[in-house]
Amino acid sequence: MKVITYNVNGIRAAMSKGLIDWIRSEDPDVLCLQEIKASPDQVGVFEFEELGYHHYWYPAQKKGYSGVAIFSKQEPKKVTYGCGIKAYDDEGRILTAEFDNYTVMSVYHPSGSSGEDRQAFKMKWLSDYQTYIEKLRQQQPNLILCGDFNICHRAIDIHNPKSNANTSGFLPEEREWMEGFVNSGFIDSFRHLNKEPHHYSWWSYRAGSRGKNLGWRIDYNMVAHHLENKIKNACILPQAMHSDHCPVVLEIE
DNA sequence: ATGGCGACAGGATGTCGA
Repeated sequence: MKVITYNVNGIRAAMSKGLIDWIRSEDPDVLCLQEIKASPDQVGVFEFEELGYHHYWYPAQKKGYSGVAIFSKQEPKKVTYGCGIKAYDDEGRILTAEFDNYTVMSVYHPSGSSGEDRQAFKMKWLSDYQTYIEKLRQQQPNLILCGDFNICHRAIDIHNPKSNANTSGFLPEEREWMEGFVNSGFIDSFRHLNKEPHHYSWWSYRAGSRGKNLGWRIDYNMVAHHLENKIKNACILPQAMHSDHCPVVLEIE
């Protein structure tokens, strides 16, 4: 099964840049999208149906903001919208699809970069997310969490760790959360198979950062630890240019 | 420390992102 997570930074903008052809060529079994910034009625969903996908959308209440989606070749046994906490679910950040062998979540963790209030919201979210996952895994242990975590785990995951030591997304408390989250029972599938530096999944639009590969690795496919020997491949696709993020691929048995 | 770019809502600029 080929799973791809992709923060598309507006699915309409991404579609205008060739997203459909890219999906056709990559042919994922499950595609987890974040920051769709649209509801399905604003999008030509037939284009996804023509490619053979079932499609599930969880837009935010606020137009043009946030929102996640899952496209899958196989019809899920069950789809769950959100986590049951209104403040989070209003922002369209969690969508979970249960299949025969795996449960796949598309998740968009909040950014804390717009101010103290949102950083506090993000830290609370992280704590509540951990709790939610602890409960979910008891029912559905074969979890694959795909999405934009908005955290670089380690110095190897960011181009300039020193100058970003006090920047949201690389704060000590965020990295500590990530360490605890992974240690609670998940494998960062990309890092599991790729130990070398300079692999990123997001670049600022500004100052030609992408051309210089000055980026951050904040998009992850987290696989439940007991599934380790099922992981076949993990890579990022920095050549895909529909967004300020790039897709991250997981191939699992 | 700040700005830098881009998507989007709404119909000029403001918000948000990392």
